[in-house]
Amino acid sequence: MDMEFVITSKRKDANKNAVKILEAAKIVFAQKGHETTIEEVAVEAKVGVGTIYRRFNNKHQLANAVAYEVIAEIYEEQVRILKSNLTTIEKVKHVFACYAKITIKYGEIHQMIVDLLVSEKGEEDLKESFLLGLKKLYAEVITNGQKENIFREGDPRLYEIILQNMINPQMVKQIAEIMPLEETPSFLADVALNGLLLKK
Amino acid sequence: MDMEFVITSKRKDANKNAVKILEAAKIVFAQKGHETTIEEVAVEAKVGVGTIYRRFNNKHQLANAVAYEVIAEIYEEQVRILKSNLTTIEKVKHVFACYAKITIKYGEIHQMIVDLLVSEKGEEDLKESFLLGLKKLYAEVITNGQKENIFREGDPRLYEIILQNMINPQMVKQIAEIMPLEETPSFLADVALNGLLLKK
Amino acid sequence: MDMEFVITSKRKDANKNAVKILEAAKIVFAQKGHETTIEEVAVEAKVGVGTIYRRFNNKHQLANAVAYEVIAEIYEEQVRILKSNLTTIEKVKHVFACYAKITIKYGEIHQMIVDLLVSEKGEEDLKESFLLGLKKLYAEVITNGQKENIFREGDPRLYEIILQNMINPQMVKQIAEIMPLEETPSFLADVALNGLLLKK
Amino acid sequence: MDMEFVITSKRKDANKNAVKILEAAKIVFAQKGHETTIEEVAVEAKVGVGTIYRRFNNKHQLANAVAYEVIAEIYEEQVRILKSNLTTIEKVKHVFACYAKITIKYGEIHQMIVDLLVSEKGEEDLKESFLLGLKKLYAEVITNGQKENIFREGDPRLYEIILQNMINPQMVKQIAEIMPLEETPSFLADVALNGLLLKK
DNA sequence: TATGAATGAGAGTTCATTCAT
DNA sequence: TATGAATGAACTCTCATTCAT
Repeated sequence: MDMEFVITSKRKDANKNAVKILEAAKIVFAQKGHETTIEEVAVEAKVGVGTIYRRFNNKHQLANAVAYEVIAEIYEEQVRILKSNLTTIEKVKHVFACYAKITIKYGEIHQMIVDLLVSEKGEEDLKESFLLGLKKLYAEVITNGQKENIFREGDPRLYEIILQNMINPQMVKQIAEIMPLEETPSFLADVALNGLLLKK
Repeated sequence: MDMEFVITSKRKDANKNAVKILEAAKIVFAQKGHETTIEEVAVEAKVGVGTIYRRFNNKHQLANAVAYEVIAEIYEEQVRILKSNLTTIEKVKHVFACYAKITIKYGEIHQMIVDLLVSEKGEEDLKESFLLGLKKLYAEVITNGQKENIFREGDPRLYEIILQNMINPQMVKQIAEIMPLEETPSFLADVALNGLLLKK
Repeated sequence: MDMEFVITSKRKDANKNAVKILEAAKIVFAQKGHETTIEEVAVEAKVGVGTIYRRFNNKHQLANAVAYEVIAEIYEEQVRILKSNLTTIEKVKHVFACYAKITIKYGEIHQMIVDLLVSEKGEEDLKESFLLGLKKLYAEVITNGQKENIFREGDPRLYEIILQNMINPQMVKQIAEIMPLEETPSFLADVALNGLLLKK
Repeated sequence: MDMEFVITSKRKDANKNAVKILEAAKIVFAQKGHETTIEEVAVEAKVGVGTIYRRFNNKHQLANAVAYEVIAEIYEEQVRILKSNLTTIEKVKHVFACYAKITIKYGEIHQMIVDLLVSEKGEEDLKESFLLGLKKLYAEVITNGQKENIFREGDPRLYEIILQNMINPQMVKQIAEIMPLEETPSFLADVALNGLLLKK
């Protein structure tokens, strides 16, 4: 698929324009989300719109590439965390902190990513490439946690979903009005792990 | 405010079309969210576009009215649940079930509501009319729970936010692929209350 | 022609609505000119839009009727002045004062009248009914003036045109910023009669 | 200001279309005035509507640009006349001839210009750039005339207004039905200077 | 007869996408 | 290959006019 090519060539830094465009797109999409226009990206990237269309077949694909980029940016980190020898609980906390960063740093893009992952249509390769990778790691952490008698029983996929969704852009925005942003992830991790009820 | 008027005139059944339009809008917005066009609503309502603009000053206002309608639809139920003499835990479960219904029945509108409530700009009356009402009730449930030594300590507003966001459109969609939809709310309530960790 | 009927029935005061509508239309058109909407007139007249369409075939005709009304309002006065036994010069001054009143009292309608009278298309009966009447009188005054050796030689129709156009909405507006409104007509009459050059 | 830019980029011949559009707009606006639609201009210019919007932010700005163009077209000439060493009277006659050309050549645009100059709101830079320039020159001519004992006493601004308004679209149209167009300006200048009364 | 809700053609404007230079 | 001008479909919104009540 084209995107594969794009990303590949980008990775190789074979093409400086693709990088410029993606960086610019990240900035603009972070502020305006799906309402971003191609022209705005072109201006930010100091490129012609035509150049963007040379790299990305259409706006949709550019948006995906942006999402991909952002996911990629935390992917490495998440992998490191999940493969580390931190305790399971610590891992969860770090993963949360990691997600919170996206919301803070990339504003509207977080929602774009969520939309993308939920949308039934297309983008299968995007979902698969990253999500499968991450899902496996999450699953591992969760099943490990279950084996260690730390996590409750049940289909690990359900807990994956919850972990991924406990940090959502809206929630972070709302909580940030009450509590310092840097405390938010660990607060949410705590709630996710321990629930709202008082343990006796 | 205009919206107040719209609803009022509808309630009085002063004109059938306002109802027809709102019902049609609910159907179309549920499928397409903010990408809905006025013409699509007009077709669905079997009404001219002008008729829609007679009732709603602009698309924005129509979208709000739809959100308002949907919120109104669960508002009564939520109030009943929260004011009932169920146990605090049962209340939480019922409230979750109630939210899950929106996601199932109204698809994209759930996200629209979320966007609306998070957006800083305007819509203050919408937020206030319903949200303040509900927030007070949530706060009451939570502080009651804290007094009963059932809920953990901490700023009740944080727990409100978590309760409201634990049911989000994306999560429900994803979970519904794994677990029967009717079990989803109570599962989520359980996780929200008890957390992912095993209680010992 | 329909308008003839309308006016006739109005004159007879056979129909109160037509009067109400025309009065309302005068008020609204005076402020907004051709940008006036039928609905605005309906509101001002406290009538339904349908009622307006019962009396006037279309917006165009209503606008004409308004212009007609306003012309009619000064027609009588003009006739009185021109048929009086004032000196020719005094007549000119009074006629100017009379036109100035329209501009002051009827704002945008003055321009509407001008547009109407200039437009090649249609409205012939409007033009003829009044203009012919007035033109004859103007012509008389002018030719009289020429016989009395007061006015210069030349086609009297030319001087008619100049007299009619020396008072135009724009000019009055501009002059009114410099000179008290009540002095404007006689100033303009003076200029029209004596010109800008100094008589020696 | 944007308009400045538009004109500038046109002057530099940076793009041919701005010229094409402006020329087309002149033709259509000359016939239909403010009732012109953007699509009509697009068709006349053999250009897509979007192209027009690339050059002009909105219809209003296009209309202004057209007016600006037309004024600019006579501005140079007026300046030349007024700064020449013709007699004051000759200057007035030439200026009139110059204005008459606009009416003949640009039909409805003359009225648009008048509307523009009279309208209180905005367009200040348009007014100022040209009008201030011209006004100064007019004032000079008039005060010179007064010093030479040719013009009557009084606030020069009043005579400016009269000079500018003695040639108005309506009047020219009407007179042109009676007298050859080429004689109209000098006839009007004569009337403006000498008035209707016979000098003895 | 009076009403005002409904209509829908038509206007202004935007923007993803194409393509000549 | 890069550009950005050009395109036109699509969208929102207005308002003269009609017509069921």
